[in-house]
Amino acid sequence: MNAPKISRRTLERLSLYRRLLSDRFAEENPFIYSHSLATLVNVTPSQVRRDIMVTGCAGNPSKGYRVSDLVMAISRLVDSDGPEPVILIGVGKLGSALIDYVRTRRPHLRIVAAFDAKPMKVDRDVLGVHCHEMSELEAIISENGVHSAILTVPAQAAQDVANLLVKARILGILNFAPVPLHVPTHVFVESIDLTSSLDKVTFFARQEVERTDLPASEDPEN
Amino acid sequence: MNAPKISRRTLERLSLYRRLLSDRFAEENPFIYSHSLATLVNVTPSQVRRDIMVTGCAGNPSKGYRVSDLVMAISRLVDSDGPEPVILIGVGKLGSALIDYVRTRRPHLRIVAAFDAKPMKVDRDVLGVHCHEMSELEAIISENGVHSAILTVPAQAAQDVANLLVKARILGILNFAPVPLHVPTHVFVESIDLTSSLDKVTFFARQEVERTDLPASEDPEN
DNA sequence: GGGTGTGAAGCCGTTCACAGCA
DNA sequence: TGCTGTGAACGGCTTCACACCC
Repeated sequence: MNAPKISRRTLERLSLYRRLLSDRFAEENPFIYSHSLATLVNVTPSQVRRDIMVTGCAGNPSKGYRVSDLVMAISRLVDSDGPEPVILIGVGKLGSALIDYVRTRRPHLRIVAAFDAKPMKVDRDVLGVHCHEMSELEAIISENGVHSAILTVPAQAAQDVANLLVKARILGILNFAPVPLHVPTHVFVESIDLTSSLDKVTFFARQEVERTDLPASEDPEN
Repeated sequence: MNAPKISRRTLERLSLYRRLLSDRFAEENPFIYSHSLATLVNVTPSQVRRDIMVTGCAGNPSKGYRVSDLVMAISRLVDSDGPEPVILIGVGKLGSALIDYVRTRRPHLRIVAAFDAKPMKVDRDVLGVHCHEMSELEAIISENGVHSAILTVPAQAAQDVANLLVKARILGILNFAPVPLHVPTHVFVESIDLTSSLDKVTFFARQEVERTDLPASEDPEN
């Protein structure tokens, strides 16, 4: 019906707004200004107002936005109506940690099944989620109406599994394998590359070391 | 000396290029064209050439880039001279998984110490890394010349720990807590927000469901 | 001929600036 | 008065286009 064309970045921030606002639900003041929210999330007030625009939530020039309205508007936009079924492939240490994370922090999402290529892992329950063998992938996906998958398999297996997921009509993949996935354009991929992230942090930290060490060995507080 | 002003995005991709190129080290052909590398990582050839520019690595118009030169040039740029000491705060499931991940996949990085507020966790070894109590944070950071930290503590503790890290002269933080960190501008923060990422994947997957379901119930391959 | 290196153009997300309003 | 909503300007990253070179 409406195609508001929401960008990745905007959705990312909306998700964050909602989370922070939910925490301060039922605080002293049921309203919040764009600049207050902006301070909370480290962005500009304009950015906040732009983002809120796409939710259709209207603010009040004298009071700001009603927190409960914001949370509802964002939820209506980003959440599905019922609980969202998700699967996870690759039950290693990271995969197990994520199962735990999703269950405790994102109750709206439900990991309906896990999968692993290792026979050792199959047919066990991992933190309340049953682990199946890969051959059951397609059946379980279609039975449960699953559209999204979390991929925590080793790098060398990632593309093969991604191919299986695409064939099974998965439309969104959260990829933790440190390789780019080649999928049709209609499939959304969000990659979390821990290696790149670590490289970024150590690089920019080191750059800062050099910047402060070399020019003038200042010790601000010593 | 030189301030090539490397952007986050560029560094992210360079890290990825290096990883993929390392894998195909000593393959049939010791050279690679920008368009081949571009295909591997799902970006445009121009993008690849731009990124490579900042490394100073020169390509050969008829052969492309020498893979070994590329890997070395990128390493010289993004890695420190010796192994990079890093600390991790918050030894929960995710923290433990990351200790394992870093040790096996990023040997250049060394997690020299872990920390946790829970006395239960303190003074134990987690996958070869000793877990200290928070009070030792500052001493261990300065003793080991640590500049980067991985933060895997619960949301409500994140800002407090970040403050401690800043006081202890940490310059780069990889933040897994689902809250924005408020730190001075000289501190680099890379946040990995699993909740936002999950929201993104399910949202865009669902958007795709609607796009393909409603307009014309086509079943491409059935 | 075909690929690299790079100025110039293009694009998209962010920020500015201000009209409108409580 | 001061905040919201939004067209317009801005800026940084990406892509184009082409000179140069093997």
